[in-house]
Amino acid sequence: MLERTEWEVVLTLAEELHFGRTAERLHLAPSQVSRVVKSLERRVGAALFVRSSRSVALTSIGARLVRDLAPHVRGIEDAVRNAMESGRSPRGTLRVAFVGAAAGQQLLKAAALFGGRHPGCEVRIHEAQVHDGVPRLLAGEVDVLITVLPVRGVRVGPVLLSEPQLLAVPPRHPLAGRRSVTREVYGDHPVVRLPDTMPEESRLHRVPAETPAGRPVRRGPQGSTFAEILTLVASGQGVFPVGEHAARFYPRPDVSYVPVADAPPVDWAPVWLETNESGALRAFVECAAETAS
Amino acid sequence: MLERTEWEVVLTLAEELHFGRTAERLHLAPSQVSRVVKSLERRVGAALFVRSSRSVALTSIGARLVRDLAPHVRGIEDAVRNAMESGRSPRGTLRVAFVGAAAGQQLLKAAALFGGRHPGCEVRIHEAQVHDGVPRLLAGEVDVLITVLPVRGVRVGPVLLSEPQLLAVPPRHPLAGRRSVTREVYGDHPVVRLPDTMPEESRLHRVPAETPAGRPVRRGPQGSTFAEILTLVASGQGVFPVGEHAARFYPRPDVSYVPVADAPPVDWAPVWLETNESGALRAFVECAAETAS
DNA sequence: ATGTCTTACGGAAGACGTAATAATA
DNA sequence: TATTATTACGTCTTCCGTAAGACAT
Repeated sequence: MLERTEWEVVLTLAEELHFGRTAERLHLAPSQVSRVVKSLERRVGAALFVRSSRSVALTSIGARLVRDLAPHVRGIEDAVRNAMESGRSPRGTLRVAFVGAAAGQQLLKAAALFGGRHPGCEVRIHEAQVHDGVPRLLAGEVDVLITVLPVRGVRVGPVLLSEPQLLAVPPRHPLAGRRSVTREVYGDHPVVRLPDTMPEESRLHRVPAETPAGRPVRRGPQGSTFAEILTLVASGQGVFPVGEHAARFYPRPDVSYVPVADAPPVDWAPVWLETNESGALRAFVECAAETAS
Repeated sequence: MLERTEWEVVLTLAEELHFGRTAERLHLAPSQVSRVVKSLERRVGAALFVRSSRSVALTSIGARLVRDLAPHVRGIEDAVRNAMESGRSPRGTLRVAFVGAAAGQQLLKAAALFGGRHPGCEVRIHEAQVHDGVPRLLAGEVDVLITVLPVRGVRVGPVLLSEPQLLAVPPRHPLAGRRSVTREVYGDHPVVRLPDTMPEESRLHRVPAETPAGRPVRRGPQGSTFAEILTLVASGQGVFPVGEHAARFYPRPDVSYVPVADAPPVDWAPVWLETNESGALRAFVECAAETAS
């Protein structure tokens, strides 16, 4: 409808009322200004400026057009400028959630570094539970989630913490005295199930459907928060593989931990939706990576 | 800042979420849509859309940009559309003034024709006096003025009425009995002066500074309305050259009219400021020309 | 295998500057 | 005569369609 050059020329010429100065301000040759104005006038079907070699004046139609155009042009410029700032520099507020105490500690360090580095951007911290971390991310309630990998359908940042797996068992459980176990024991003892609001891939990574030998894993009761899972373990309803930090962050007299020799490490990383990427988000992930190393 | 194609593509793609359909709606090839989006994203410094070959989605930054952009783009389109309509088709209200009864009659006929032809446009009629017709036009109080030529610095429409000059004199004046007079008599009898708010050129056209023989014209008192001028004539303070119609429109027992043989005809025409030209104005002048012929 | 976005390439349209011209005071 | 807007002309950018490629379902 209206080319960029056209409104630039019209608005500038309406201010300057002089083709030469208008051209200068727009880094154009005066002839170009003349052509652009004339072409627009032909398209509009009315003169916007009355000009002789000695004077330039707005017509009433031109004046009206300028009056109507100016605020909207400013509005567009603001919108683009705003998008540019959101994309580049950290601004506004960033909502970050974590699942579990270890992630919380990582997050606090990252937030401290970020806060010092980008005072113009507020970080709002939320604690999520095992069952609602990913759903809240997908729902757009939070921008970044620090959680256990793998997570599908999201962008994944660098691993902040990688720890060996321990099996949580009741203190008097047959496995409690062992130096270490293998995942083969999942065929003999029921394993507490993760909430099914978690993606299946994530759950299977922690607790496979079959033991290494091919026997089916025995399914225990389902828990939806970490505390709930530990309580189920303590009450003898199942065992559950956790990251090493749990032994330090959740020391309970009614739960013992035994290394799982053949389980992959538990990796913690920030994840986010590609659609929510922004300058602030990128900067935060960078801070998290720095504090982790 | 933002090219026309860019916002067209961004807004359309945000609606369609499909490059092919977007291209179709904008009469472009899909490749062009892709290039435009990518180029804008590079300039903004952030992704506006997340896309695979199977799906297209707005990022939060893109969504914000679209939300901020849309109303202003509509505003610009409206502004241009409005200017186009003002330039082409008669719209809104047109303020027309006339000086003198003959012009008034012409105007009424023109307004009637115009009103029937362009019902969407209102014509507001004003009566102006000899002294304030042109000033009111210049001040922007009226859009068109039907008055006596010549008028400088304005656009002049076709002559609607051309009539011989008569000299208004008191009935008992030495010239009152003559078959006709020449402008030479202006050297012998004071001539009522037109108001000096009228452009000098206009006044000199009616009453030159010198007689044909080169004698100075005798300056009588100044009148600012036509009725005032006739009253000055009637009271014997001067003579005054008028158009032929005055004998019919202003018949007074105390004023007689004698043809002025060597005076140019009095021409009546619509005049207007070039800065106020519009579709309505052009249409009105056309109607006036038609009713005159 | 199909539908869809992206990249490479080449041609054509149009934007632009220079210089000459016209118009005004 | 000096200043300024406009037109003519040639160049060069960049816009854009075609076709091939990449990718996901």
